[in-house]
Amino acid sequence: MSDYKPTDSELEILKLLWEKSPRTVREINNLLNQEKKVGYTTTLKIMQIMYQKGYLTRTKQGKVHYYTVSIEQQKTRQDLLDKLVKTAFDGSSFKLVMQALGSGTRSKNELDKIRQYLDQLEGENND
Amino acid sequence: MSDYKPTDSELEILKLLWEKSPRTVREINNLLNQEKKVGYTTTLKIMQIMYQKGYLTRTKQGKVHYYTVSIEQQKTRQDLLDKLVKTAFDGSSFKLVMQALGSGTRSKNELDKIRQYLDQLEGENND
DNA sequence: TGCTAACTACGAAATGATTCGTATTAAATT
DNA sequence: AATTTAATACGAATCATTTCGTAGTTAGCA
Repeated sequence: MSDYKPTDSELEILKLLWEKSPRTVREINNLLNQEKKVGYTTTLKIMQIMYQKGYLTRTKQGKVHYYTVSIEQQKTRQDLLDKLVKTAFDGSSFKLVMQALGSGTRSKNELDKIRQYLDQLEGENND
Repeated sequence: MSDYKPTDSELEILKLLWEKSPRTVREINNLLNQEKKVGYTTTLKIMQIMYQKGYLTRTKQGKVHYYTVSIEQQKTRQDLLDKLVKTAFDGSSFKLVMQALGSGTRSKNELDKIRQYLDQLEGENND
């Protein structure tokens, strides 16, 4: 299975399509423009490239293309994480987790959920 | 304080300089070549750019430049993490932590260290 | 002193991402 | 049916990164 390394622009679009697919270029472009000014043909071009890369599928209805995201969010996130671990954390996802935990305030609720998850993991593996 | 977003090539060099500074271009290039073939002037150019960006400082001794890393590993890692959280994890570092925990096997030792850290964090904040 | 080896500086080519203008095509309206 | 509207396709400009060749400079040695 290949590794997905979408660019920042692509990630913005993926995010919207993971929320809801399919969508047209027009819809995506309108949503993007709530954040910042982006030309329609810019969005079109990027989505065409994403289609070429296999990140999106599309179906034609009338003259409009409806785009659907075809890569999983989970897998994409994992690929991006793996890359960061490899390039910036000496290949140690433990180091990454510790650093991520250290930044910002975290609610008791979140901390508890992490603890629960750790317990669950401990049940599964054994080193 | 500005955000550091070193490229992949820059990160490879930073990694070596965080291990030990200062070093010469020649030294870095030799180390890089243990992994893959890289031309000397390629390494030189990248280190010159990193110098321009303020990632490195240098002092001249004879005709040789000795380069020292001038950005903190901790801060750089945090910037890269923050960017990933923002672009791919809906701005939630909690989501990132959970995903990172889920991948790969983790030793009991690591899990315990994470638990300890969580306890420590809980002592500090209160939501 | 003059030659050689090694280093730096600089420019330019190649690649990928981003942006957008223009041409074309298809649907909808008059 | 002709015109207008809105979509797609395509090519080109710009920008950053990566790569490397070449020219120039400096230090050390014969």
